[in-house]
Amino acid sequence: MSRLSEKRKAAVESMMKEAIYEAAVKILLHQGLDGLTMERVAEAAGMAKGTLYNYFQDKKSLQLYIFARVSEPFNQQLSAIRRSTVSPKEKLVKIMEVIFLGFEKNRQILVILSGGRIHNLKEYSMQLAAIPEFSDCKATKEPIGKVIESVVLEGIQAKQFFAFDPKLATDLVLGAITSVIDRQIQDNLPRATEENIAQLIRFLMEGLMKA
Amino acid sequence: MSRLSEKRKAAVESMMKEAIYEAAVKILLHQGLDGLTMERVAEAAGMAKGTLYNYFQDKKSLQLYIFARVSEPFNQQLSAIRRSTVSPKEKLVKIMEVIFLGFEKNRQILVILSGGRIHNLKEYSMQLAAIPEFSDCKATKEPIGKVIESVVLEGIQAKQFFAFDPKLATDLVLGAITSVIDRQIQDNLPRATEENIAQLIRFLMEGLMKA
Amino acid sequence: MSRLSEKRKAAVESMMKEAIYEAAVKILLHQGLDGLTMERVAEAAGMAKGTLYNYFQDKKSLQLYIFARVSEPFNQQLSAIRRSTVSPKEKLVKIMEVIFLGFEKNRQILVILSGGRIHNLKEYSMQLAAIPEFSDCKATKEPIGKVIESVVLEGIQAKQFFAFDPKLATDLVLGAITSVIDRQIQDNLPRATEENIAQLIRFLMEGLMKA
Amino acid sequence: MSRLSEKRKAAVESMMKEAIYEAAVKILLHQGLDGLTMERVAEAAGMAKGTLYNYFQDKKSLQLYIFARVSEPFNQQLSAIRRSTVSPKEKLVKIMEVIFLGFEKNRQILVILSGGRIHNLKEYSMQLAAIPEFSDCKATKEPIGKVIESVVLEGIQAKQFFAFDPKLATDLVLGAITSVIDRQIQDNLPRATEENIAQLIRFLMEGLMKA
DNA sequence: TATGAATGAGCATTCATTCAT
DNA sequence: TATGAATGAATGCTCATTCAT
Repeated sequence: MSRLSEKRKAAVESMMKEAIYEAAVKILLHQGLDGLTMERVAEAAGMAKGTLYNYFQDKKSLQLYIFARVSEPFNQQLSAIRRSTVSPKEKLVKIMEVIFLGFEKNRQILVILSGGRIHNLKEYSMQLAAIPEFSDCKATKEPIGKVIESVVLEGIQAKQFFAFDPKLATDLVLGAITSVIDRQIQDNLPRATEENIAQLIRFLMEGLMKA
Repeated sequence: MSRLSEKRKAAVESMMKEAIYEAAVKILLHQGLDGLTMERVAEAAGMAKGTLYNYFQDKKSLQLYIFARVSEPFNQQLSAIRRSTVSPKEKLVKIMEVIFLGFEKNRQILVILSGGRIHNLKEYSMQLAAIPEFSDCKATKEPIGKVIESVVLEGIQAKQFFAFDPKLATDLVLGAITSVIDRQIQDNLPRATEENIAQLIRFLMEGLMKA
Repeated sequence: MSRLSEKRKAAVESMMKEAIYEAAVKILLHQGLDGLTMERVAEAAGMAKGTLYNYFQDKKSLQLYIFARVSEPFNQQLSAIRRSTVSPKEKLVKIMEVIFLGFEKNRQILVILSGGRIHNLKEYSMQLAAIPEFSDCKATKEPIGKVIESVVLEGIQAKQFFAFDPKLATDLVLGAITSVIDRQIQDNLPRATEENIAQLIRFLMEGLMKA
Repeated sequence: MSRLSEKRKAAVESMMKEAIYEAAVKILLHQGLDGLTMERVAEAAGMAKGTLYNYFQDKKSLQLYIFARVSEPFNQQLSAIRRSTVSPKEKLVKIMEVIFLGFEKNRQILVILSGGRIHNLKEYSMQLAAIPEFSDCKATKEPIGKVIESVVLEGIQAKQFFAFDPKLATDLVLGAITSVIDRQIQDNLPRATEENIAQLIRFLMEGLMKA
């Protein structure tokens, strides 16, 4: 009995957090970080203000949760790609596909959460690492930049890539990708077309690869 | 007399706006959009809170002014490059240099002003266009993206570039550049090294150019 | 059957109220009136928040109950002393002993409950008197002050005491006693020493000055 | 000019603080510490909520200010009496007069401010001592209890008083006095009568019992 | 009867904006 | 024109109370 009811409680808690998370994300996307008031989140999630505080200690906790939720799936996938045994070039292509297919809305959310100051994302990471519940998630231990950087480094060492500064190359790759995503969100396009993705990959590859 | 005093008045107004602008930018950079309170701006500009309202109708107007001021010089330079007669490839190199050498702090400000939501920058542009005083400035009529897009288009038509979707190519170029700049601001590096710029240009060119 | 189950019910109710009362007192003593939240009381009493409301209509009722419980035993003892047949002086000494030995924690609770405003204790008394369940308890009918006052009056009429205003003398006696108790609680001393009590009695009896 | 306007400003600030102080005291007396909301203070002081914050950083600061204001005058007078050269007995009589004539409402306020937990007054003192503006006021350096204690000690050493424990004697004296005051506030009497004061002094000096 | 999630009124505090001087 | 005190709407958060299970 205790078992079952505990499971049920956990499930309910999970659903509530999910509902709150989705409401908060919708608001972040439409009204920005400033527009993210607990009042609005509550209304969008169809509950009273006070109820939010049964699931998140305070607003900061909710933001951290969003950060973790948004970061985690990519970091999981990217981490898997990093550890796979294909060539650096293939890794990079896979990484770009993953990012493209899943990163659209999520990157936007991260940028909004940071209030435009990327430095803030670092703080989120650090604060996340300080919470036991999240201290071992990928977002904390293997951020996306690190993964790309290690693949680029691998490619350079394998003489498959030009001898770029790995950090620089990482920024170029990430920057180009996310810029395209931003544009699509900005223009309200549903998502990147296959054609766009192919072009992006060719662009990055032919700029990065030795002839 | 009336003429002279009007001129003097205009000059004083100009200087006050300049002081307020600089104070606001300093605050944006150090404390973010949330930290931009009229109180702080007034103090940093060495005047009283109420005085701000003699030069800017409200906070929104101040933000719009910052947007215009930050956007304008680039748009001026980029517009000139666009109208010059060198090859598309050379135009692109020049554009990247301009962006790199002057865009560092300014891009950061724009991202902060937008609260991370690029959509907001569009709104700034539209609201700016609605103000007679600013309706004909470059930021409104020839935003940076448009300029790059036209150069890319020119390159494609001249068969110097791959047949990319021009919007896509624009995003790739801008995204890669700004990503590198973000990193430098994030890491508190003074500015991009010549070597970095060269690498970036090579990356973009060898990815973009026909063999 | 009905009788028995009613008795059992009453016993259970009594035990629950007792548990709640003890939890509430512990919290009052450690965290003050502000710290007395229903949440905390429930947790300290080992039950759910909602359960409290099966035994007390609302928070005010719980506070009233605490007031009654804390006041009652003294009032019982004091009432007995008042009705005894010893001399006024002996009555006074007994009263002081009773107060001293049992009033320490309880007075502290009353002061906390009243939020420092003695006026509030009057309100408690009045509200208590309005509740049938409590209308005939000593706290209502024979408050501590009245008892001392009557003894002082008796002493004066018997020419054993100076011709003080009885109300004034009552206040002097009570004030001196409770002040000593406050100090001991404040300094975290376990309880008054015999020596202290003897000194207090001598002080009340003979004053501060040597003959 | 600067001088004059600074003086005027200081005067206005002073008056505002005074008005707020008085409003807050009235509320403390009528509705207790819980009833002391910034909203109510603002309304009672005839100003907007936000205005309070131009004069007091936060609610805690307002409470500290009240504590300082209420404590200071007594401590000043008592300190002077302590340093005077009359006999211990005369000092004590003077002290009681001072307390009686000025301490009525003020003691009540202190008790309310402390929420019934005298320990809190200690905290006020410590926090007050940490504020440069108040660090050297008597309330911090020479609290009322210390003054009485030193006089009692002096009396005992001069063999004018019984050999009481000085701390105990202090508590007895202070307790008796404040109890009488409490009663008067409680009963809404304007202030102690001369007769009452005389009786109190006699009581403290000679005790309750006839020789 | 027991539970504890949901509710929403109430509070401290911030800040854009106004306006008397 | 410059000033800065006054304003009050808005926000994060707490907690007594209710009620479906």
